Amino acid sequence: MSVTKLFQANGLKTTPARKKVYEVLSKTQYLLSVDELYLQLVKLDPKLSISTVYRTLESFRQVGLVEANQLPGEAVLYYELSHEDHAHHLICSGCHKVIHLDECPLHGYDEKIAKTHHFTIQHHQLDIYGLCESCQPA
Amino acid sequence: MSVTKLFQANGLKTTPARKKVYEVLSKTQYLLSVDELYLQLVKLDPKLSISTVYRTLESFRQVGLVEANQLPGEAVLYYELSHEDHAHHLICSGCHKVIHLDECPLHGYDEKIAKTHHFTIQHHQLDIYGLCESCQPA
DNA sequence: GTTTATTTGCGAATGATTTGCATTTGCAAA
DNA sequence: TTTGCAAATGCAAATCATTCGCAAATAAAC
Repeated sequence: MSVTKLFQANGLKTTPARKKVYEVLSKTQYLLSVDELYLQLVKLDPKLSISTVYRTLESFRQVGLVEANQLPGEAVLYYELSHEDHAHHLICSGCHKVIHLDECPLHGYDEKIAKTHHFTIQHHQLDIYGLCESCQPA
Repeated sequence: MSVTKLFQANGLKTTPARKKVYEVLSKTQYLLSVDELYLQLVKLDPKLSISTVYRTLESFRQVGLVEANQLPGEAVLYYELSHEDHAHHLICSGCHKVIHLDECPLHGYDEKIAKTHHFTIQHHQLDIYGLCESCQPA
């Protein structure tokens, strides 16, 4: 599906800014902060405004095109294109590379826990932090 | 152990501000934002400054007395007294009540995953979000 | 092409957190 | 008990990421 069709399908107008944001996001398998993303984007379009980046990411997020994550200890949000739902990650503390796990290690164990605590589960979050192969000390 | 001894053991001077922050935190089993915490504290001491609250929480955090958590979709940090290490939580989206799990549902499964991805684990984070009994619709 | 609602750029506003600095205060040593 | 000093505090100003207002630009429907 072309980017234009993808945007149309989500009720978003196709604009140069949105195309570029999507392009950069789809090229990287790392989590990107708005600043890091903006840094890439001004290379493609020096007069792109950072508020447009914020607004674009929020539009994308609203229709489910991107996900926002917080890394522990950091105040800013990190963005990536959405993958299949319910993904868990290995996240490199060094370079913010993300490895997506295709399996949920909980396997419904969360529901068992919830039942014993009279809790209605909405969702859960599991992320594993560490160093990827390239970031490990030699 | 008295609060004074606890502070001493962590290299912190005992001050009225710190005693009050600790007191409020130890009385609540909910996650507290700085604002919520400050609201409680000014009742005990109307001239307590909010910067002192920030600085106190940061001191406590540095020595491991408190933990800071981010809730999904919220920018601010939520604080609680530290419990045994490696705790996972049920967190109520309604009232921010926290139920501590005494068991790690991963059981070393994370290490297996890490090995297959050549990843050195530093830590992992698992939180389950939902509604506690009192916050569930009737 | 014309029209209209949406998007953008810009700069100013916001809100949480941090910082500088003068003052106060724990507390260790005298 | 008093003294000296490093650490802690209050206050206001600074900072930083993010949001907002508004006028100009521009998709895309007609």
